[in-house]
Amino acid sequence: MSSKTNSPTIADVARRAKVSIATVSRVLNKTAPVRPDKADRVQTAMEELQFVPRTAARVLASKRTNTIGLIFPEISGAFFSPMLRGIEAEAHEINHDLLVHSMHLLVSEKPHSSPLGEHNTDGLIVFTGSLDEKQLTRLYHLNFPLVLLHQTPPDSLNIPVITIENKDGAFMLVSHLIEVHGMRRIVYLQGAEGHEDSVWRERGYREALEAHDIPFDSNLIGTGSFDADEAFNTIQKMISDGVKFDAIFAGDDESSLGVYRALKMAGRIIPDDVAVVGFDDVPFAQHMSPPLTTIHAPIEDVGREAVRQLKNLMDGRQAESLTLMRTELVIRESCGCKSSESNPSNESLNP
Amino acid sequence: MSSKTNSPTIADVARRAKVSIATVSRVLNKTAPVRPDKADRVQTAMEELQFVPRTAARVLASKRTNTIGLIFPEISGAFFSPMLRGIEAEAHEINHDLLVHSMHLLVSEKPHSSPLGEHNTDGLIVFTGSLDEKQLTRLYHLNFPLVLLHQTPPDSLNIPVITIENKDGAFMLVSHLIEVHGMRRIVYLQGAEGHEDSVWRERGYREALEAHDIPFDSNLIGTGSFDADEAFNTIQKMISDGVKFDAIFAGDDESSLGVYRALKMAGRIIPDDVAVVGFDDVPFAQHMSPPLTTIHAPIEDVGREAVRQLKNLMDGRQAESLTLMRTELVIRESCGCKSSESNPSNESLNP
DNA sequence: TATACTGCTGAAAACGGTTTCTGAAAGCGC
DNA sequence: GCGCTTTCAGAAACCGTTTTCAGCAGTATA
Repeated sequence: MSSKTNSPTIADVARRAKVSIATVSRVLNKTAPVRPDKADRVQTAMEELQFVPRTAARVLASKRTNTIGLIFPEISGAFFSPMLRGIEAEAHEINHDLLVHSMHLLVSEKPHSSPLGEHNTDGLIVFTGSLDEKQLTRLYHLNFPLVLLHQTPPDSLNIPVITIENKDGAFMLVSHLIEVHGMRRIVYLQGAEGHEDSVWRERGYREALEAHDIPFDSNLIGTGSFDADEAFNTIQKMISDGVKFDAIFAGDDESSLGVYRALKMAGRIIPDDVAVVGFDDVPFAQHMSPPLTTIHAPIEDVGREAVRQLKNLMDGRQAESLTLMRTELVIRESCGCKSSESNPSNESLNP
Repeated sequence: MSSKTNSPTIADVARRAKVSIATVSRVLNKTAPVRPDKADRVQTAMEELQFVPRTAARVLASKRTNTIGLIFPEISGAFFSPMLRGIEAEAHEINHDLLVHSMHLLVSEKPHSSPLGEHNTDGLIVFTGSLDEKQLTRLYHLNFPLVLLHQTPPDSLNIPVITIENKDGAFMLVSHLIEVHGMRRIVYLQGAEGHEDSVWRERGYREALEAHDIPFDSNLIGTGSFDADEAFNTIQKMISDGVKFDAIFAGDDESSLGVYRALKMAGRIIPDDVAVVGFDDVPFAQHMSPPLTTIHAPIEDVGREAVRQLKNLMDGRQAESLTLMRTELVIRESCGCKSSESNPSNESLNP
């Protein structure tokens, strides 16, 4: 219905500039030298006609889509937005479009082929759990550029992974609680079953205990599922079960919301009675009361780095098989420190 | 470099099934009847070869991209994620891909043509302020399917708009403060200059005052910019300026974070000394302390509806020129009510 | 028995670019 | 002035589909 039918083509430009279509294509892509006067004629012809090359024709002929595909299990969470921002920004810089697809918690619908792949993208960024092993394997063996986010690849497929320093971050955080605040009974709230980030954070937690000669106590491990309500319930139960603790590492910031609520409801003061720390440093963390001590996860950078590594692959170069983005301790008040942030709008993050 | 070069084409399928490529195309698209036995042969041939049609070739030949473009001014804010989720889900349902692009606040770079348009999408969803009037006009006159989000179109371009009932919501909210809690001096924190949502919310605020015979007092209007820090500063200044108020309508939930902090810092108890209400009902609102009374904005539905209207246009049908999504009052405790939410995970939202 | 449909099918023409290949013109050394 | 290389330009092939068009076998109609 739209006027697509009569919009100008490369042939129109060629005619008007009195050159061949090959020449137009050349000035369009700077793929070969063209004498200045002709190039000018072509340029003005393109402008006068408001010529915009048809992407499809280009892709068909060149076999390059200039498009990056992004697959998420579902579009939600505090993670999503900054990560997409990073990916989009970096993709933009290398002149690639972004095709976004979510699996909608998948399972159902014909599971065989994902709508994103060799035929409509030059490479794929895959977030944890959006593609099953079979699909990954297929694409991998096709030698198709692939990057994984927050997920180690199955078996021995050498697919690059970008994630954050979960273990180091957790180690810093828990060590801070121990060394600076003298905490010894620290609760850890796990993420959902098998959640990789959570596994590594727990490892950091354990190593921090060990490094300070504090015995591990499984009674202090609970389930937070990186979800406020879940965390709320868990802490409430721990309290009513009479579990003794002097600090809580909530697993992530989201959970810490539930932790705060449960503690307040039980009349325990943060941080005087119980210290609380999160992980991720989402935007609202600094606005909680008390402001949340947490680990800053450079989520946007993860997105950018993913595109960079993917570009390596797309250009036929080698990619880093594992990229761990540095995390950073952000001390606020929920651990018992006095806030180091004098002016809230003047964060010390992203230095 | 990948094996794109040797992946099967429709011709391979045709050869193997001993039919013409036209027939293969027909069973692929169900565009004309094909005798069952041949259809079967084609089907199995496709499966055996793992045939996936090239999108580009399809688009080129059919002039349909099956792709929806989405333009945002920038990828951030609590809005983004749910809105994208809605758009993606609905696009998925009508079998369309989603090309996402952000404008990066920039101005610079050749402002003439956006990377999304007639040539690579069938329709565009445009979020507030991502496209200037010139571009909108151009696309509109091309008769290109276009839908605007949270932004009324320039002049008399009849472009469909999807947004939420800002005025009604604000009216409900402020009326609640007045009628139930007897508030009379209610602060309103405006969004950024010219922000449409904010303009309508303020209108609702004023109408509510008027409906209850409360005179408008410009001293009670401040700037929040829908930003926590900005709101924090504004409220702090109001307090030190000695402005008297008994309630604050923060403009949105984000700002209410700053409001909470400023009040707590000043030793004012919420809601005993000052009632606070937000707008949007973002996820963290229910976890604030006290839980925030706010207006639930059906952001995801806005996204879905945008796709629906866009589909109308793409199918050559008429679209609703203005769609206002219903907002809903969510009473928690920051207004002075006792929470109606017994179980936090059992929300009364989205009934 | 011719005649007109009906239901399927295949050949071939788009679609709008990129890329290869070939040739003309220009530059260069002698 | 003569070969040789280099630079630039155009013709034509090609990318992989959809879609048009004409035809062919049956079957129903007259």
